[in-house]
Amino acid sequence: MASVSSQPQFRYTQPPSKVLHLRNLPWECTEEELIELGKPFGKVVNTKCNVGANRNQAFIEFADLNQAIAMISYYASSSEPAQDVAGNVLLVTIEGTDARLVSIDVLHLAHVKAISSMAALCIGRKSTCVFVSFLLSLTLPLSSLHFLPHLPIPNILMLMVVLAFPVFSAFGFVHKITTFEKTAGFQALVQFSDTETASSAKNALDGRSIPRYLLPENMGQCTLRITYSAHTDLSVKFQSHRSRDYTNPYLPVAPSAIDASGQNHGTLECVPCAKMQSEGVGIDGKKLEPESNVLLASIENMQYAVTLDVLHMVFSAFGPVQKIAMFDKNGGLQALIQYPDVQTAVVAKEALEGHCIYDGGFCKLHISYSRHTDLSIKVNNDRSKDYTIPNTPMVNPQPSLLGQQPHPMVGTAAHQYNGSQYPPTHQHPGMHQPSAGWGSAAPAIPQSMPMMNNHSYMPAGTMPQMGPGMMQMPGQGSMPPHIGTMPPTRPDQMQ
DNA sequence: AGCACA
Repeated sequence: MASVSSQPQFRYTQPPSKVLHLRNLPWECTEEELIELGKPFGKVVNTKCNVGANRNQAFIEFADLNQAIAMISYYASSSEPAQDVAGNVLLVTIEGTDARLVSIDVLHLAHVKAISSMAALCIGRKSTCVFVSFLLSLTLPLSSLHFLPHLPIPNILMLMVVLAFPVFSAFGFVHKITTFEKTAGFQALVQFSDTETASSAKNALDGRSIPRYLLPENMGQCTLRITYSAHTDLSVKFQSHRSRDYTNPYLPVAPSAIDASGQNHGTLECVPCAKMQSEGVGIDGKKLEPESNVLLASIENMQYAVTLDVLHMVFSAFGPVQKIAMFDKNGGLQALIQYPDVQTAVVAKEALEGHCIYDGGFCKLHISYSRHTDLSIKVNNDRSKDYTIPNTPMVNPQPSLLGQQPHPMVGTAAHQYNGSQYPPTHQHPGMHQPSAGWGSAAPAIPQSMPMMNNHSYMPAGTMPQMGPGMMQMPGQGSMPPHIGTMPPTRPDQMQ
């Protein structure tokens, strides 16, 4: 696209310039489109279109030389066409000096595991469950499932989901993923069900940096560049560490992927099958209630037991839970959940308020800020627990919970969110600033957060017999229109 | 590959 294109001799004989020359543009290219094209890389100060005999060339002038270089290096290493013709498939590129590390290795980090597997659940919700169910029906060893969540694909999904969640429909919004490494870095093609969903994801995420708390401490900034791919339907041959087809649970699992890891990482089980619903953030995004790092959760319509572990799992999705205290009040169950910081609590509250732990309207959460800032947990039991105390056995104090779970994956997955994943919080300093990378819009707009579906925690005997494809998503019908829920992508949120 | 405008 730019004159300094894929010919190395040309690329390197030409001195860098703030002004880029573009050729082979669409005929009706406008200045506005040129600006859009250049905007992800910096400030476009001038454009000129309809250049050349064919009137299909143009100039883009950036405010800064580095911005021009950024655009050149991006497109020079991309096989994708530059023109942004909207489609249902996005090309996601992770930029940055350490971009490559974002792929597999990052996913082995403990604090990413939980989130990435969670995101996999969020995104694949229906299809992931189908997939897992299918694997179980084949009685594959559980170890074959362990590779799934810490693969790069869920990580990409995670990135896609953190900000863009509200705009995704509840089911099947990500159909397929392929990942690959190019000179541009780690890239993924992400296929959505339709162009609208893809556009929403793109708008929400393009130009954003991966939150610092999702990256290793020593890692440089990683920025997502998202363009539309010309693909409309990806061809995925295997479920593997490189590719997923969430629409086809019958696709064979690549043997290489099964052997990818022997570690007991999280699983793709449907534990916190997520659902996001936009919460009552005012126009100004502020709440009247004074914020606190301790949340007060009351549970309405408690048809099923809500245990300490269930609460811990639900609330750990947003950051390390330090303490939980459960008590009865007015005939209902309430709980105080303590995070290390206010931000995490805010995020959790926004995401969870008004949502049900179980599908079907059961165990609806009402969350407010507590006046407490530090809970005093006298003794660890089945109603209260201090997760920050070292040497406290982090084993599940309620094995009965696992016993009632309808399928064995839950037990494994539960460990993902158990205290062992979040030892004393100072070991996860990054988790304390969930908005560090994405900007303020990041976690503030989740429409709902990981919830447990009926598969996970409903007592087997009482659990309605639901096929994975029949999962109820209460509230889905009341979701606002996709575009309307989009957070504005403001330049100050980009990094 | 090509290159306008000030």
